[in-house]
Amino acid sequence: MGSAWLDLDLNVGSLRFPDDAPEAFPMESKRVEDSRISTRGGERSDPQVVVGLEAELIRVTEENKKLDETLRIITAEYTSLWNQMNDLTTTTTSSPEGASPSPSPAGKRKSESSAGHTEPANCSNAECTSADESCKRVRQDCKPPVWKLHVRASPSDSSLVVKDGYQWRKYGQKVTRDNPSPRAYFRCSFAPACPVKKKVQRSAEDQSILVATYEGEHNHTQPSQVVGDRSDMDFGRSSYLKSSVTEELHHSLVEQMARLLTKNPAFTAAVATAISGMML
DNA sequence: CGTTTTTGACCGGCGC
DNA sequence: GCGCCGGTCAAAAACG
Repeated sequence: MGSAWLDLDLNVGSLRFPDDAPEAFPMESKRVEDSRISTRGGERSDPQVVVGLEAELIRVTEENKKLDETLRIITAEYTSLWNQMNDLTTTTTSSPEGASPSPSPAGKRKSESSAGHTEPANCSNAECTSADESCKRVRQDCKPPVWKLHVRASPSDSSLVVKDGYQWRKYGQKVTRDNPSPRAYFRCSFAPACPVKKKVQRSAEDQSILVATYEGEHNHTQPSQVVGDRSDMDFGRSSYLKSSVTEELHHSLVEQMARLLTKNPAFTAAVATAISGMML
C-alpha cells in the first residue's frame, strides 16, 4: 500500500506536459532508449524498424497526453481537497462535532467536548439568573471552538507531544476512566493571555494515535510564522514541528487521492494502455 | 537562576 | 448529600 501511494505522490509532484513527458515517465523513456541502443548496435538502422519506432513514439505521445489530462484533473481535485482541509484546520469556527464525530462514551458524565469546561470571562454565572435550561443554553453559546487532531506517533514514544507549531506549557496530567493512557493538559505559552488549551491522549483503540483536543482560539500568530526564517533553535524546532503535522495531513490527502485514482476509470484505462504498450 | 514538568491536592459539575 | 470524575492549581523537582 505504502509504496503504491508513494509512487503516485512522486508522479503528482513531477507533473509534466507533453513536451517533457519522458522525464515524467522514465520507464517509457527507458524503453525508447533501449530501442535506440539496439538499433545503434546494428549501426545501420532498418527503415521498417524506424517506421515502427516512429509509430510507437506517436502512440506513446498520445498516451502521455491522456495521462497528462487525467493528472491535471486529479491535481485540480487534489488542490480543491487541500484547500478544504486547510479551511477545516485553520478556521476556528468550524463545527467540532462535524470535524470529529467521536461518540461520547456511555456513562453518567457529560460528553467529552463539554466536560470540565471552564467558564470564559464573558460568560459568568451572573448571566444564569433564570432557569437551569437557559443557563445551560448560555453556557453552550459561550463554548469556545473545539476541534480534534489525530496524529500518528510511535507507541514506544511515551511523550504526549503533538507537533503543531505552537509553544505549549503542560499544567497537568490525569488518567481518565475510559482510557488507560494518561491525558496531558497544555496551555499556550507563547502569549500569556492566549486562552487556547490542548488535551493530548493516546487513542484507546489505537495506541499509536495521539488525539489532541484544542479548545479556543489563539489570539496571536503562529510562532514559526512570526519569526519567518530566523534560525533560532526553539523557533526552528517549532517550524519543524509544524511541517511534521502538515506532512501528516499531506499523507492522508495523498492516500485519499490514491483511492480516487484507483476508482477513476479514465485513469486506470490510461495506465492499462500504457502498461500493455510497454509489455508489447 | 529562570523556566518547565511532575504530581498530589483541591474544586466543581453531574448522577444517583 | 454523597461519591465519582474531569479539570486545574501549586509546590517541589528537574532541567538547561
